[in-house]
Amino acid sequence: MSTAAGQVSPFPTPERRRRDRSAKREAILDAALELFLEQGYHRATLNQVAERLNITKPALYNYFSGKTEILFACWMAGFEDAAAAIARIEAGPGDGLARLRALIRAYGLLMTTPRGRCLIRFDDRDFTPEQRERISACKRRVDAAFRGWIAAGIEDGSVRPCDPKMAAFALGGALNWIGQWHRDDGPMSPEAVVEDFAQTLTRGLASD
Amino acid sequence: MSTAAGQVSPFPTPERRRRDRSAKREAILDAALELFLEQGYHRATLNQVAERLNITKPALYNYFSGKTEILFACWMAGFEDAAAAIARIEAGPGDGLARLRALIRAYGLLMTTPRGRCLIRFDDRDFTPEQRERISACKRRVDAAFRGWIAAGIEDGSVRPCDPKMAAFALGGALNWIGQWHRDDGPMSPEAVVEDFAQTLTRGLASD
DNA sequence: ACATTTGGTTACCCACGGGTAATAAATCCG
DNA sequence: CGGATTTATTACCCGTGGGTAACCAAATGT
Repeated sequence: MSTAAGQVSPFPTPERRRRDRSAKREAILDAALELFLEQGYHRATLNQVAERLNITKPALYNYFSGKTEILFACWMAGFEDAAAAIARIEAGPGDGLARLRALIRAYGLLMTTPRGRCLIRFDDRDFTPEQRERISACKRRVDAAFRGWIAAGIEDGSVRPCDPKMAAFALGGALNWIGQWHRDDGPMSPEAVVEDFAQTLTRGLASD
Repeated sequence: MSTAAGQVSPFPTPERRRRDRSAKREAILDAALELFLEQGYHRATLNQVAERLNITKPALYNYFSGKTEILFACWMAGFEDAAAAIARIEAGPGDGLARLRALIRAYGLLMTTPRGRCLIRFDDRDFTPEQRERISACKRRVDAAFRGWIAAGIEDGSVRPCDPKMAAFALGGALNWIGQWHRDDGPMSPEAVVEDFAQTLTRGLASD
């Protein structure tokens, strides 16, 4: 409601112009993200991205410098979600194991979303060296969360003593893999999957 | 030693001719496999493959009908190793859990080898529909081994009751992921990795 | 009113790489 | 020896797709 009678003025304020532009950037990102996941980065073309938005390829270059920058922005969108989840758990209550389970649930859920899938379905070698460096740093932060809460759990007695590094690899692998096999139209709801995983991965398979 | 004095005759028998040809096919496969893993299928070119063998691109077409057929042969090479490991465990002794642990070790080790990595580093969408169909069948066989021994373990009491399908996903994910992060020149020997995984995945992380 | 900026279009360039003749050399076989 | 087959080479074709140049219309702002 920027004017009387609830009508939006056809003369946008500079503020709204900026928001329009950033909304368009987001739209490009969303379209590219879906396409990259559906077809794979190399098979997906910028023409296809543009087509989905009813524009033409060169128009994309008003918002991004090239294909790899779009790819990078997609990856970063996924990382933002991951970082937010980690921060939320960090701020919340619970011992090491409780936080670890929360992370399993949150990260597992993320892997059933398009943005989350970007984190693992893209090939590192498609990024520029600079982008790869930034991505590595982000991955280290996620890995540090896993290892940190495993170590904290060992410390406070809620987690069985083990090598946090290896345990994080096992955990991360199982969770990342969700992004490879889970289909939204499949029989398992994301919630059911992560609930099962949180149990299986922390309780183990042996009956003891 | 095909002739006297341990010398190999420069006039190969028809038998040896066949073996020579198949050895060349193998050599192409090995070179392609390494390259596809190093650079990724799309970045790797047939010229590069040929270059590594000191031949030229068209020579490859004497042994393969095209790039995707080479890719498919690489994948199948990896599957043969997996199938052999499964058959070995199947024929051996042990209850459900013991066999499951053996499979974890064998499949985990496979993921540290080039041939094994082919199973998970290649993108399904790079294959033809016919190839995809055959690959799906092979994947189902591997999956059936995981699920089958988990179910057998539940049956005989060695494995905690759970959904075998989900447990196999978790297990498979953790193991497949090894192929993404393990480096031969890294600090962890393949044996140490799989030993740790066999423990962590069956005992779980919680201290109980 | 008028120069400028913004955001879009059409038309084009060109490097790349899979795949294909046409051909030459070596080998097999009768 | 001499024709057929195998295996490799050089030279080429051509579809594809990222990226760019030139241009145009509308909104901006002084």
